[in-house]
Amino acid sequence: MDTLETRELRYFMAVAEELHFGRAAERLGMAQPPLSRAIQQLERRLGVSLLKRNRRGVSLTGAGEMLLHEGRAALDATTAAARRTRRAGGADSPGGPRNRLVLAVKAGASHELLHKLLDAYAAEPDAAEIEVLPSGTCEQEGMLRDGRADVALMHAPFNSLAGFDSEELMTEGQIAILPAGHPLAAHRTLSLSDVSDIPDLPLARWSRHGTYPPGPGPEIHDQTQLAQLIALGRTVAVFPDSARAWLWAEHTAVPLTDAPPVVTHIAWPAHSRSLALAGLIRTATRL
Amino acid sequence: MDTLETRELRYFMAVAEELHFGRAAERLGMAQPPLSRAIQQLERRLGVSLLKRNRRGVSLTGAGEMLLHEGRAALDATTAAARRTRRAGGADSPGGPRNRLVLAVKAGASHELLHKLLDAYAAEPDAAEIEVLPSGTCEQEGMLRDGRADVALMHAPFNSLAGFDSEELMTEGQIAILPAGHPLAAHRTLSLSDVSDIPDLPLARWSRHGTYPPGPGPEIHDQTQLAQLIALGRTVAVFPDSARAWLWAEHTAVPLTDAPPVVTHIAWPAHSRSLALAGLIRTATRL
DNA sequence: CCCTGTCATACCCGGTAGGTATCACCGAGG
DNA sequence: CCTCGGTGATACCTACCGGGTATGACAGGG
Repeated sequence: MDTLETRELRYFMAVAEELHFGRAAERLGMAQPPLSRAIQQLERRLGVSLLKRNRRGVSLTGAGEMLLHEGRAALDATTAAARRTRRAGGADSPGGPRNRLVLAVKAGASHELLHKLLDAYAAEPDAAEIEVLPSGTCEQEGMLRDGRADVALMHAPFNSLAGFDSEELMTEGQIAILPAGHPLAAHRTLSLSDVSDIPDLPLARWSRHGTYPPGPGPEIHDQTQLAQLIALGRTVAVFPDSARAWLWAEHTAVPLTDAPPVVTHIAWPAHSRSLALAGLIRTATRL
Repeated sequence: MDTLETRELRYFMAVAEELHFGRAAERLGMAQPPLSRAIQQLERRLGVSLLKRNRRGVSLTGAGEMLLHEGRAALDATTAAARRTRRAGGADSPGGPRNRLVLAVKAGASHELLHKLLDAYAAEPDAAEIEVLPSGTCEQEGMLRDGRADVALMHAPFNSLAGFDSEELMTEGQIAILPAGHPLAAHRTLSLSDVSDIPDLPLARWSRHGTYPPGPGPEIHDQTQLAQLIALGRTVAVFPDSARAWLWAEHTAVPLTDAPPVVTHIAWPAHSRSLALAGLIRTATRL
């Protein structure tokens, strides 16, 4: 049959990501032989070869790449189904837990907008409870996809809105955040090229899923770290205007003339049919 | 665990749609008791009640409704993963089957556009093979979602583009298609109200998933049926301009002044990463 | 040439998915 | 009021298969 069980998908994803049966089995908490057998059965059932077993490791075939991408989406959708179902549980028992929405926001971003949104929505009649879930760098997309969140504030062009429904909420320019004493801090405006190649102030490198892009700048995974490094005169950063909310006394913000504008959207899974969500979106677009 | 196996999802969907354990079990090709037990286990594992077992049948709880919607998306995503993986199978073996894209189109719609697109794309260097899959009324969305198709031509506002990436290709007006001898056929233009309430020509009702909306008009599930009924003077229909391509001698087309314009898009799953698809989209937008 | 690291094979065991038989319950009729 | 039909739940059994351990085959590197 063409059924493709969740367990098989999980197994294949582990092998496809590790490209090593032993490590994949360890990650799955099982022994290597049953994993090998499961993958073979999967290949037989699909009638397709997924992995090339070279001596010295494993590599993906074209079909394997396809299953890696499509399977990720499928696994996310199933865990999303489980999470959202659990969250909806008991909401219809009278006096039970209130209908609740999880809103993912990039930690520290759009503080003022978020505040206004929450206040305005709480004032609505029969507003649901909103749980604000601060997310790491650009993690809102994954959170919507795998059901950890029901709705998110996203920032184009940093987040991709592909696959979600969304409404535009706000557009803002970007600023360079410099140490207060730095010569460039005296300028009224700057351009991206001014700040991208300052010898004594290399741009910080943000953690993306635990890895860092190459470059000379310091490694960062937290806004406070970054703020401190700027204050110490070690680096410079580029942020949307609303970042002024958390600047320190030792920081100076200078508008960037040629940085792309940042557009904040409210986004949600395209197939959502929740009344509470509709209310929140309506509130947001009216702000 | 929070794993949620595909099999459990399939079982629950059957029960949730039939609202009857016996019929659901029959549809699944199994006996009723194991199905009952499987649903109970699912409820225990999720820690949520999904179904209200009233005497005389079954009904969904709030959590059940949630799992019905989210589970449909999850099941579609897994079958899409299986289908697309199978289709990609062997594409990397040299001399093996060519890379192939399945393009879903509403049967009979946008004939000229489709023709131009296929011709232009076939002329591209290293074009993939395109399989054209004619779909029923508004079924392209489902076909993209469950992997029967890789890309589709969709027609706003009839198809919803929610959850897909898309590019606009063409905008056209709509026409009323009347029996040639009918008095209204003599007009140069008409408005929607002119054709919506003609006593002797009730608007046809199209099949949506096997059911028909209520109303006086004849029941239709096929364009040829409709064309014949119009030619016989039994009904009238509203179509995009490009429907002129298949008009009969006994038909008269009259432009509608106030009908919403129909926008044809090319649409594809938001997470697609296929080179062949990218080429097709590039060709389409350049037409 | 052996040793190491890799994935595949052989074999065994226990959990569980599925089947059959039956129960418990309620609504509808006579 | 009792019975009968139709619902989902329970009890029990069996067989399959998912998972474990032990081992094999095979290639590279010291």
